[in-house]
Amino acid sequence: MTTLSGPSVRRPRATMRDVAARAGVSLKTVSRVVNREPGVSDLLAGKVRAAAEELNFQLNAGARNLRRSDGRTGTIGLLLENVANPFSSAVHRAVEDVARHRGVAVLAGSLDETPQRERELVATFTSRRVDGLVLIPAGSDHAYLVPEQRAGTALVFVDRAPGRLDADVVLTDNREGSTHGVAHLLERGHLRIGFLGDLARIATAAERYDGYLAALRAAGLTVSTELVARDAATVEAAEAAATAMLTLPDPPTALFTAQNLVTIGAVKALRSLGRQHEVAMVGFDDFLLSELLDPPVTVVAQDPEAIGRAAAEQLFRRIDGDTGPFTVQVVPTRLVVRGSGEIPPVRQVAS
Amino acid sequence: MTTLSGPSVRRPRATMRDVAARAGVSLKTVSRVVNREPGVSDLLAGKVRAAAEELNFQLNAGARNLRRSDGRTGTIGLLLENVANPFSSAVHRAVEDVARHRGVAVLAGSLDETPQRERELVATFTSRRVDGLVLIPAGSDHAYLVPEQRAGTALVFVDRAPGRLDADVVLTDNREGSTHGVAHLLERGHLRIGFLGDLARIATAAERYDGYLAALRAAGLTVSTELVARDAATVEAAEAAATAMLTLPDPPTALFTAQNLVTIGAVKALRSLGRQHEVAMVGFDDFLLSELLDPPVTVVAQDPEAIGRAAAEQLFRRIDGDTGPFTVQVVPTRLVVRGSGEIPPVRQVAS
DNA sequence: GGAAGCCTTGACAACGTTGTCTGGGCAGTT
DNA sequence: AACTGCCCAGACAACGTTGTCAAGGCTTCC
Repeated sequence: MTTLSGPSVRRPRATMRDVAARAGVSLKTVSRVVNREPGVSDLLAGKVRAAAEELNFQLNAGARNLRRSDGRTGTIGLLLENVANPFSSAVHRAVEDVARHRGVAVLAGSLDETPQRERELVATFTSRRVDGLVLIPAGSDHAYLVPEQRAGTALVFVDRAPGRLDADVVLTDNREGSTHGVAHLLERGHLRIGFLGDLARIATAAERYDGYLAALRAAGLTVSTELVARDAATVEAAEAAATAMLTLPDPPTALFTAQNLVTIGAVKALRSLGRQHEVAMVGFDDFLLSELLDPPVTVVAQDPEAIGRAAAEQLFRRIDGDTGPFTVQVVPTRLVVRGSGEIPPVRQVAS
Repeated sequence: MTTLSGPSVRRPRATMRDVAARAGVSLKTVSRVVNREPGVSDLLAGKVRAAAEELNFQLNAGARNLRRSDGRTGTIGLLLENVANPFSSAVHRAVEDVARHRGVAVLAGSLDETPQRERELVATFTSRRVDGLVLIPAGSDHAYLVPEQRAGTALVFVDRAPGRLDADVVLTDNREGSTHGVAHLLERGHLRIGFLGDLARIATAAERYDGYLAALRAAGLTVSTELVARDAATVEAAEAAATAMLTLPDPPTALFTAQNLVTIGAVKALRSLGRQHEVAMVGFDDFLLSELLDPPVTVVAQDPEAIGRAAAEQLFRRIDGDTGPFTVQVVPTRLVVRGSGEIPPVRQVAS
């Protein structure tokens, strides 16, 4: 289905020169009015505003930026793991809200855990001279950002620290959060707690695994390698790994799932085995509707809004000229008790 | 926790002039090399590339855009309902993927259903001279975009048609999808089907309600006003409305929930009444984990990826100079049968 | 009444890049 | 040998804006 006509003839945009001509003043006077600089009589300012209105004048931000001494574009770049994933998009929203208050526009992009894409997107954004970048990095070497940083681009890393570069960072306390989640299971008497985690090469995944180890160590337990499955990157992989673990001769009485999709995979595995009410589970990272599942899922929740807000605020502090030492902000996690994590250990009958 | 040093002294960015000086050539030769224009000897091109590398030269996209005749910035704007909601962010991702192939950057922002914010964000983006805008509009009057459109900015509306403006549109078939969902319930013998919907002033919500009416009409049924609750904008409101409806003397045997959050509210209401296995339910719009609920939720699924892709492709067609008639693309919905919609009607015993 | 100062306005250059145009060098043609 | 034409390189202006500076008119104050 189509309508009759398409885009009509172009009418080029009005420039300050056009506004000046129509108002009968000089170009510079228009500039002053547009920028609310003092020292323009009310009479002329009125004429200029009227002319601007009539011509639908809109300042060309690119030209302004080119000439301006402060060199600020009023635009920042945001590099996420994937704009469509819940954690990333919650961070995005929080950053946007801070930016909005300053009239700053946000360029966003997805990295999909590929370092190559990180560099491409950074280049795409910096060639547009963003004032700063907030990034959940995919790569581990950020030396390539040194010239950018020296040129005055503010950098804030989120969720993962930069490699070979000093910059501000906002992190979730992954290790502590995991320890807390596992300890919650230990306190309920679980002695065989399985670990299911995301790709071991991802820094946060490694930290969460460390937290698991720390909790076991603190309880005087040793780690059974048969109860550890790292590198479960998808729901399907996690489901398979969980199924394998749960059908061991001496299966775990509880699971600690160290990432969102992994948690969901484990839920599915427990379901198909019909053991969702016998095996306890605590997941890292909250997810939509976790409270509507049966049993509702106990999780170690991150606070993506707080993370995004902290990152954006730090970014703007730098953009505003703060040259203090780089900071590391750690945002705490919160254990949300819902049911799955409070299932008591069930002694397994040997088959 | 802090590290010792902060951002160090600034070293200004290299310009083409700097590269030219270091390579011992003219500015224009650098421009030619950077733009891969023919007619530069290999010798000089090599020197230029080496100098550019050494100085970390990066083209200033703003300056280029200012001078270039085609006036393209290689940036588009995307106005969503909320970057963090699943529908919006899926559209976002699809648009990004199309844009990425062309090296185009994406500015994104949230409108939160506020027309005022729509105009502000449009201004923020157009002052940066985006080549085009993809928008899920919040307002209903888009006459203010006429000058923008005439100035050559491509416009594609998503999910809702523009008001007082002609432009390309990509829509979900809301009416047809709803009719289909309700018909699914009717086919299973349900005669009292409740409707729960989002704010009636939202165009898509109105269309979905129309679809509900059409299905009932086609089945020769009349509408009971006690079985219609529009304007349930939040999970809580939907839960309350569903509870009220389900505790009527003559309650519905099935529910059609016309939006995501409304569906979730209804699920909660059915749960607390313990009637989730007696009352059938079909929801409009799929959601994460809908298949893991008990019973799994049957939905009329939209295809946000297809919508986003279609919108982005249409946008780039316009940016590439297509001046054909404006188009309306309708993306079909798909009924996903999971269980909740297949519960047979249960005769209610009068109390 | 004249100097000093302020207020308002505009002319001009510059930001970093690309489009146009000109010129020098060289090969090929007559 | 002179002319034509091509290839390569650079000079210059321009894009739309803002920073600097100078000029004109007016007020204020001695």
